[in-house]
Amino acid sequence: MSEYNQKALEKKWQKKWQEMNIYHFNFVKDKQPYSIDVPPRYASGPLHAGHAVHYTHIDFAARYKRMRGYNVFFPLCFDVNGIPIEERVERKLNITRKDIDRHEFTKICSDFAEKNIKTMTDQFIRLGESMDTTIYYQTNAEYYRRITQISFIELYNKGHIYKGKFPVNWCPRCMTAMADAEVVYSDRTTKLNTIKFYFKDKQDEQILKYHSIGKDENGIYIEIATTRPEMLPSCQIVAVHPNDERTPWLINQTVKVPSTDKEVKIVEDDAVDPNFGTGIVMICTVGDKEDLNWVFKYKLPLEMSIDEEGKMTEICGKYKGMRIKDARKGVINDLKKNNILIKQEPLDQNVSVCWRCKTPVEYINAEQWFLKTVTFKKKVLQESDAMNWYPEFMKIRLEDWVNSLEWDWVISRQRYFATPIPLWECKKCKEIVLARPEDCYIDPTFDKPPVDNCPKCGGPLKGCEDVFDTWMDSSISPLYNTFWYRDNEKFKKFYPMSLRPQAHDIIRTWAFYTILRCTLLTDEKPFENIMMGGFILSEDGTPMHASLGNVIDPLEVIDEYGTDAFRCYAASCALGEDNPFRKKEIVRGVKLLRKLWNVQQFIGSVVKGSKPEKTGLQDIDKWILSKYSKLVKKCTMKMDVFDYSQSMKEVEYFLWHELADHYIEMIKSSIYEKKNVDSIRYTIYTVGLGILKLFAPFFPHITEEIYVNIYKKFEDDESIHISSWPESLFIDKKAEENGEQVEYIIAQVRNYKSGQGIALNACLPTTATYASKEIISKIKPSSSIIISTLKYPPEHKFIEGEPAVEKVIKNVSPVYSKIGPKLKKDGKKLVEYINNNHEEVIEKIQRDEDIPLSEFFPADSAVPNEKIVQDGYVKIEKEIIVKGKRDSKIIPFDGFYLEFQEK
RNA sequence: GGGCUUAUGGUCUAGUGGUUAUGACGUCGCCUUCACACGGCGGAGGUCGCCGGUUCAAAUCCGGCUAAGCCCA
Repeated sequence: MSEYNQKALEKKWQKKWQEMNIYHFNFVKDKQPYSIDVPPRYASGPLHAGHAVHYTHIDFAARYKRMRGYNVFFPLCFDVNGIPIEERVERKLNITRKDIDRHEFTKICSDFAEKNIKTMTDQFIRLGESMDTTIYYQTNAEYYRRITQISFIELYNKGHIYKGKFPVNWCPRCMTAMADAEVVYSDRTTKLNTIKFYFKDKQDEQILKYHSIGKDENGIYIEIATTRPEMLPSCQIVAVHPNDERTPWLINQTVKVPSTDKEVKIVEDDAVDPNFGTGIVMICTVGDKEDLNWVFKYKLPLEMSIDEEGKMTEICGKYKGMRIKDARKGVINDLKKNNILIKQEPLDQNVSVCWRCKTPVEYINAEQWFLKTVTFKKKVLQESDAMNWYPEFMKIRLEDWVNSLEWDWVISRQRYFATPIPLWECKKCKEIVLARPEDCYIDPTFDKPPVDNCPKCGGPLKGCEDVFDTWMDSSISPLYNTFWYRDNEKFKKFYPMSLRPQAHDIIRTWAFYTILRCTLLTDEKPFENIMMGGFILSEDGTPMHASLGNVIDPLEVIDEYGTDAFRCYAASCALGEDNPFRKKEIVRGVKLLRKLWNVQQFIGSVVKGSKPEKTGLQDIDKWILSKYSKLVKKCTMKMDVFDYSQSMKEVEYFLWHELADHYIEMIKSSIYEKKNVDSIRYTIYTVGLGILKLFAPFFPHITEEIYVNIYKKFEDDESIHISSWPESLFIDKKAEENGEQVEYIIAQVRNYKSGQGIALNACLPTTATYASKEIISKIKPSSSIIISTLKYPPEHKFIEGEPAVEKVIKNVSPVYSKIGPKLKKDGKKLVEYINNNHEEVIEKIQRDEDIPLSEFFPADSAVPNEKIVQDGYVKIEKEIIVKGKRDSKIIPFDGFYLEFQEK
């Protein structure tokens, strides 16, 4: 009997599997491929428990499909480009990227990432993930960036790329345009300044009766509340809510912007919050996203008051060149001096900030490269509709996002550590010279253009210094994985991919951009199925964030409880839902694994020697095999729709409460007494190996160890992970019913013994079982099982019929599930009658007088011609009064009686 | 502010119209039994987030509200 030494065996198998090479994807094999578009893990740091759960879910899919006979494509991959890595490096070295040489800086970034990649690769091994390390990629490698660049060139040639000036999110500290995804929101307290805007024209004094309209020696003014007084020079328009009582007076009037005396109109607009500030707002180009909406709506000129360095522009007059904060102070001072500032009050505000440095984001009008997205909304929706989404509601999120799109995608970044945009620009005439695909990978800040001079004007060419948004790399992963542009034969065979697994927070980035770009380049959807993992929260239910200090290290959990136990937690997480990390689930895992181990040890002791052959089966063997067959069907269905939590739950229940608690208890004595051993050996071998396989995707280590110790010598497969998924054998309804009856009788008597303080393996001196003909016919074939399991004397008899006892009706209750559908509204009458005339009804039935339904309803009502007892409208509970024979004691159970001989 | 999701004994969780709501952890009681005491048997513990509606019947369907998560504004 071997002990379950979890940690040692997990280590052993992690090493062995690498040597055995069983997870290898075979490019030449004819076997049907199942390709997984694994999320390339971002290389900014090690995995936390949330990542670990996601990759474990993907591993479940890979292992399951492998056992279903697919040639599984499950690459190891990493996403390496981009801002967060630059940011970590800058912080670590306490520099900005502009302090050192561009190429030196990217080298440091790459080294930093490599270290993380090494750490994570080890983590994947320790998590038991079955990736094929020979199909590896990382997005910063030249072989990968090359494909990113070529995909850009193709999209450019198709006319989907353009350069434009556009207000973009801009971080003045990082000096880069930002995708919306890079903008986060932060609460802070700022000051709300109330400022006078004087009317241009003379006003009727009546207007003064309204709030926030005032008069001083300079005339009549409106009061405007703003948090951004430094943006006054870019004020374009003033707005008030249509339902505001002041609106009729104000609309179409002209007011003068303080300090610049610029004249602006007042308009009415629904988007104004009448309860905020004074209810009158100034609209600037461009203070925030709402301003931007107004800019489009009213076609306002894009006069910017802030430049890319976060300094004030030309239009700000004397404030030009000042930093935002200084300019704000200056403006406030001037306003105070001129008696234009009415008041300042503190305001809690939710401002958009750069996600890495937390500097408030500004809008600036910058030259950027764009990929058209708005044009292709319909196409993306069509393709996403052609895929299977698990769970399906996640598709709605994508659809809502796509439908709300108003801008194209800014794909350029003013950063270093990313894929260079492969083009040159003429310094004179701005003509664009694209790189040739055959020259990619290429770095235009370093490499020569395909022509020496501008083909249009002969001017000098300058390499593009911008790089791509990181999503430009990761959103072609299906193209890279299927050899797009590199090997057309493979591409045809493997595109689209079978499965995209990902988390739901990046639907509008990774999922959307991938569908968009792959569809534009291939005219076909990138994958058949998309599986959305939820979020793993920390144990207190808050999201896991390094900054909150609540990150759970999966390796610590594994060190304490083992990998398979961690994977048990992963399997317990329902797909698409947010799950808090639960240590209890890990403890449950430990117990489950131990139970599995112990049950299998028992099975091993029964089957050792020779491979059990199929022989004539006893009823209880058919019973457990039939239940097992149902289990296999159920699990297969659940696994097919990525419902791992349900599948594991099903196997767990079967193992623990059907196989261990009942079947094994029933057969033990037969085994010890060497009765019917052949059919038991066959049954327990089949079921034991079958559930081991059902567990294999979840618990790869323990199942492999058990497989090798107990089953491998009789099976062909080298590893359980390349063996075939079990199949349902037969479903025998009658055997199940019989088996259940036996199980029920045994369970009741075991409970009785337990309740009487009788040890379960102690003899129970009962001479006979009395039961109905039906029950006796069900249990008779298993009589020796019952006798030996419950330790009855061997001469125990099974007798049809009832012993001399008396039954008294204790309770009569309505059966709603019968009454409701049959009688609908009238059902209430019957229920009320039964409840109100309880004693009377009981008495009647006790006298064997069934009551026809018609008795409760008027003669002309259309109730069925049925009786309440006979036709099941009421449930009768009976109590047994023991008359007893003189020399024996009768003990009633549910459905049968046991007779004990009195001494 | 909008979209999507979630809310069930102390904790976690199953449950897509049928009234006695599943299981686990914990807790309490009993039992050394030859795979497992890290086990078995049993008990206590829930007005299924709140309010309203549909229905003979609602944890379940619909509407509103509250709280949490993700994404967006």
